[in-house]
Amino acid sequence: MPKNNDMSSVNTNCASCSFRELCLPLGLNEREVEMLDDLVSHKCKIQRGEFLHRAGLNFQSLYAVRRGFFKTYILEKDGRQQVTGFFMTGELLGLDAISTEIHTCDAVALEDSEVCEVPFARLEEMSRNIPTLMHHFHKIMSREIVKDHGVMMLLGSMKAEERLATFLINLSRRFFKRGYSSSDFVLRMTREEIGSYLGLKLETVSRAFSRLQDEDIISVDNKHINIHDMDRLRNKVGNS
Amino acid sequence: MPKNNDMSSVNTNCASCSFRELCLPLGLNEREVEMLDDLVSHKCKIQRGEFLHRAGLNFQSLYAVRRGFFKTYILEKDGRQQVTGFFMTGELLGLDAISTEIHTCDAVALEDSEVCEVPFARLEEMSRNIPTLMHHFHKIMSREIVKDHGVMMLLGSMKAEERLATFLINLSRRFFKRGYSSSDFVLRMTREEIGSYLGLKLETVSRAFSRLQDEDIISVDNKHINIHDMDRLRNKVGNS
DNA sequence: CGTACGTTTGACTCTGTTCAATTGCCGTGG
DNA sequence: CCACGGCAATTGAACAGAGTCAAACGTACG
Repeated sequence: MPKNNDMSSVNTNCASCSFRELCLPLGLNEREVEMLDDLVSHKCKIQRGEFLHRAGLNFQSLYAVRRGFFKTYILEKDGRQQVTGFFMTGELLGLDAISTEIHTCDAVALEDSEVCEVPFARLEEMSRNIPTLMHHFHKIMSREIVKDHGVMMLLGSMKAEERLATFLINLSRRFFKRGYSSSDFVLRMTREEIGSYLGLKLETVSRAFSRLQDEDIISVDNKHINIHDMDRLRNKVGNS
Repeated sequence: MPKNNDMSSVNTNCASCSFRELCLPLGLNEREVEMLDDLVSHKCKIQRGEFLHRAGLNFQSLYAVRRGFFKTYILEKDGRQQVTGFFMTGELLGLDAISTEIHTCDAVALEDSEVCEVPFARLEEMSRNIPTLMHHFHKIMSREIVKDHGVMMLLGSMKAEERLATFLINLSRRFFKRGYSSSDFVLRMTREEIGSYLGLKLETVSRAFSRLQDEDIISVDNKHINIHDMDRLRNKVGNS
């Protein structure tokens, strides 16, 4: 469980948050955002490598990423690990735990991060009085399901290079939405973590990177990726 | 969109439905079930092979399976198809469409079926006044996410035989919950559909069935499956 | 500055795919 | 009622893509 690091000094409410349109407050009016602000008053910092939550522990709150980058993964009894998602600013963690009120996955910060805690019981209560909030929350959960179906398609029927291309395109779009370059970014995760997410071994991920680089579609310098030719990258997926 | 076949003759309300504990009404009191009944008054029949909904069409309602069996799948531009789920009695279809209010997948009946239509806008409205209903609906959505993460694990890190074993164990448990035999059942889907769901070719599915049969763990007679040794079937998964 | 970790690359292996042939099952129509 | 046609399933053989094992290099962090 995240510690109670004090962050009240900074001006960190939803109303003034530059990512509010990517996050829970989307579509709310001023008054409603203020109510929500009351709910998510508690923020906390998570250092790189620390857990935001762990599988098996009690669920109380959702967490909205305010700054930073997370991965979530589930573990099999035999130790196999499956990365189930990467989360960046404005995205909501913990939705899987509503079902049983116990977290089903571990969430780790891949860089120094900050999250806004959203006590779930109070969110449900508040959403009774703010239909827009309830509806938007439903959309967020639904979007998570759609996202997962996309990953199932990727894992179920794409080849290594297609998977990586799809992954890069997805990252690119998410960076862009947040005001960063869509063609030039730094990966926060290792090849192994990418591999786990994409159902590939790290060597295969590395080879796929190299091949895309050899074809002058991207350039790879360790974690630093530059997409030279987005069109040809897009053509990599769905033309097998 | 399903047709308006009249089914009012049969006694088909939630209050008397034998699957209510598997479905939306779980946890509601008598009065609340009555309110829900008012909401889901419209039932309809779907013949085997007919669509319950299609990708790209407008979303209005969720559908609870009352009787029968469905598959959902998404299509890539290049024609590749990924089965994203199989749905049986009491399970809810259409959750993916809440996000954009457009269906993202096709849903087809694999046998003659009946569904209860749940107009989503009215469900949201009603859940404002029935916190138990809202909370349970959130649990259902969350459970869908957890389920999808399980499939990601399966697709991302299991071998063919493990995938099939996992699939059979899952089906077995779901049949059991519905009062059917957990060791003896008839598959509603083809090898190709199983393969699509499990990220395998139909030949591989067939071979995996044959191998499990050769080991006397199950017996396979076309679509009819009998699980002889559940323990050894369970051991097939997670011991690679 | 040195160590540990992450990454790249090569050679070989193996699992699952592809292609093809055969069998079995079910519904349709003669 | 039986014959036919079509679809689903099984099985084999050859092939390809990703996994495994291993070595070497680069980078980052203490």
